[in-house]
Amino acid sequence: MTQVRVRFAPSPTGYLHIGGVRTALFNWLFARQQGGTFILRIEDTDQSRSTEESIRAILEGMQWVGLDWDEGPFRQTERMELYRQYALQLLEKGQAYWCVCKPEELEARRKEAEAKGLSPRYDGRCRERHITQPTSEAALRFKAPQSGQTLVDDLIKGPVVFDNAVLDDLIILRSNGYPTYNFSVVVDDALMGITHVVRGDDHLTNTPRQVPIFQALGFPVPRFGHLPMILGADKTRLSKRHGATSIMAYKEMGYLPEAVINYLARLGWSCGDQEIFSREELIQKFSWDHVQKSAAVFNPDKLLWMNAEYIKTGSPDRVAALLVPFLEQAGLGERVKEVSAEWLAQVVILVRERTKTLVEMVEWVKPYFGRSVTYDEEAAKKFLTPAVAPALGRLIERFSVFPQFSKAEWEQSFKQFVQEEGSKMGQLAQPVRVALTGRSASPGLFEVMEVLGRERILWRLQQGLERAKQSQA
RNA sequence: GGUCCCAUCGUCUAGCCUGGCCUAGGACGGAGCCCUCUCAAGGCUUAAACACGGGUUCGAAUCCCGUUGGGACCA
Repeated sequence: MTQVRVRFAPSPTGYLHIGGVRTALFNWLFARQQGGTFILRIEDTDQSRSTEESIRAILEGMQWVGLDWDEGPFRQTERMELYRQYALQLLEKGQAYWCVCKPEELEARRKEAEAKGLSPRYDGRCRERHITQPTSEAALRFKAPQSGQTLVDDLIKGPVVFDNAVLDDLIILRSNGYPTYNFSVVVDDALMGITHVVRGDDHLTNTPRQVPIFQALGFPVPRFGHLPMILGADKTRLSKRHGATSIMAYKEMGYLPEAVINYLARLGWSCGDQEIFSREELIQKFSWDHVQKSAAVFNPDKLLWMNAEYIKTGSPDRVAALLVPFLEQAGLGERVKEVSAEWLAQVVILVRERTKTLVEMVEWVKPYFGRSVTYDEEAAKKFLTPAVAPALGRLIERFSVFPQFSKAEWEQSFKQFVQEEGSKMGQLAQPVRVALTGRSASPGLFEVMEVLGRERILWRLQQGLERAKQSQA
């Protein structure tokens, strides 16, 4: 058994796409499960479209979701000499030849072939010319096998057979000295000792072009696995039109990385009826034969649900820590400094089952900072009315008697008070809720009180009372 | 156009390889009910799918062939 070596090889054009993250994830899971090596390789051969910024975005995205790599990041631009070297080696071995067909000619012939209903492939015109003194415009072509079949036993799709007769002699080195995609991947995968090439579905038909190159170069052919695409709601390839596709956008929207990973893993892979998997479980249970063959539609609702699950069940300390940057961004930085990590975790527990993202959580958490609250006007108008002012006053008196807060005592006292007032719980709970949180919706009253503490409860009730009286005027 | 891939509820999927346990299961979303101090969460119930047509077989979502429909690549 050879050591498993897999790679993720994104092109640095723009941000790190969520589909790319899934490809990376499956590779990573397999590597971790097999005790193998996960390699990060940046395919920046296309210099017109590659940017440094985008390379940073890839690294940042990978780090955020916790997909750590063991080797790399390698960059193709740093390996140009290798591609050239191996291309020339093929030339020497007679497995490649110079082609001096001009692009315009090729284009013309391609159109002609198409018009005749033939496939628009290269006609092999230069194959037998044996050009030894290439002009500066010459490109190097690979002598692809013209007969027989290439079998790809795909990890996901199963055995796929291609007729070599349909292959054309593809260019491996352009006239400008740059390798083409199909060549540089092969050289890299071969040199990096990749044992399992797992990539997007869109590369499946590239595979029979690449296999003969591995063979010509004298390298073992790796196993291949082709992951189905991720689609948008309209079943077209997932793109910006369908909403956020950048991994970092999900961070900004308040998603937890573990939720994103879990969702992405379940998008195209399954393990019976199980939906929630810890990272360790994913590593342990992942398997290629439960990877779906067909494309999957990205379902933002389900991701949101899953995020809520992680918020609800995750460690409050961790959620609180992740929340802090969002609080700071909301201008609560100073407030956050005033409170303890324990208290913040307590607030997280208080609100976590009401929020699906960290961004939402910020809103829910706001009322618990500071001495006073800002009223939601509608709520205040509806519940802090002159009619409830007297009762509110009596409640304050009653609570004031307690030297310190005790949830059980205050709850009991409040319920007794409701009874004595001859009203229903709801009639008094709502005004108190608005006084305490400024809103008509909040966690349970007594849980809220617990977080606020005696002094702030009384202060806010007092303020609520003032407000209720004022409404009179 | 050629080659290749794919096809179970609206969506993610289980089941398919090793036909009968499938009057097709779970999850998200939807509907309804319960719980309830509000909002949630939770619990329960419910609607909703084997693309189509042929075979093979006592029996097919499951195996074979075809059709249709999606998609990818080749430029």
